[in-house]
Amino acid sequence: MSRSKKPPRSFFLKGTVTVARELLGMHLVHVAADGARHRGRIVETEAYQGPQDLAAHSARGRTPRTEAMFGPPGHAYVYLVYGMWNCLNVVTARVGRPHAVLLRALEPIGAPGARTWGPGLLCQALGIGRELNGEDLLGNTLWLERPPARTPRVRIARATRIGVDYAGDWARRPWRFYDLDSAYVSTAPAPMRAYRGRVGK
DNA sequence: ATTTGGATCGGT
DNA sequence: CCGATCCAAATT
Repeated sequence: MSRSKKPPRSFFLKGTVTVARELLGMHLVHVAADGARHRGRIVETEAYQGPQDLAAHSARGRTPRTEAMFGPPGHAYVYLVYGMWNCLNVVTARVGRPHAVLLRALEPIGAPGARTWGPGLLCQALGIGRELNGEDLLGNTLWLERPPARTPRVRIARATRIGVDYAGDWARRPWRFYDLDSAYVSTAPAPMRAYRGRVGK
């Protein structure tokens, strides 16, 4: 018997850092409004653990923008940055605890040449916009899939998060994970630590 | 009502 | 390093 490919709701409650780590290797799938299907393999993530974590949007309280981050686990939080890019997060804690994992890069699957390195390009390539803010990831529009069993182990790097210099000490937390051997990882400060591990629990 | 600056990216 | 481009949130 094969287990379902979609991780169950409980997956998103395993702890934000654990979820960030275990999302590596999973597939992200989006069925656009016009029926077009997009798919990619997750190769880079970051954990955000508000409200204490000053790098998290939710550190500044519950606002209209961050509402989804305060909502139930396993839903999308999509926001606009720098006036032109959308970024996709997965909510990873119970209602009222604003944790999320930012999906930073994918390896394209079935779309050679797709530009999916970095959170903004990832959303652009998969057709993900703010209309998906709050979307349930256990539905049939936007979801995750575990990789096939017996996927080879990959080298995983753990490092500091990108673009959060404003967060003081929190910027030094090693809450970024990426596949060391992927050509699609966005900017790469040297890993603080690397190890081999199985991906996509 | 106005200002500020951002979980980015590509080009110089 | 810089500019693009828009909007949320803070400030006046």
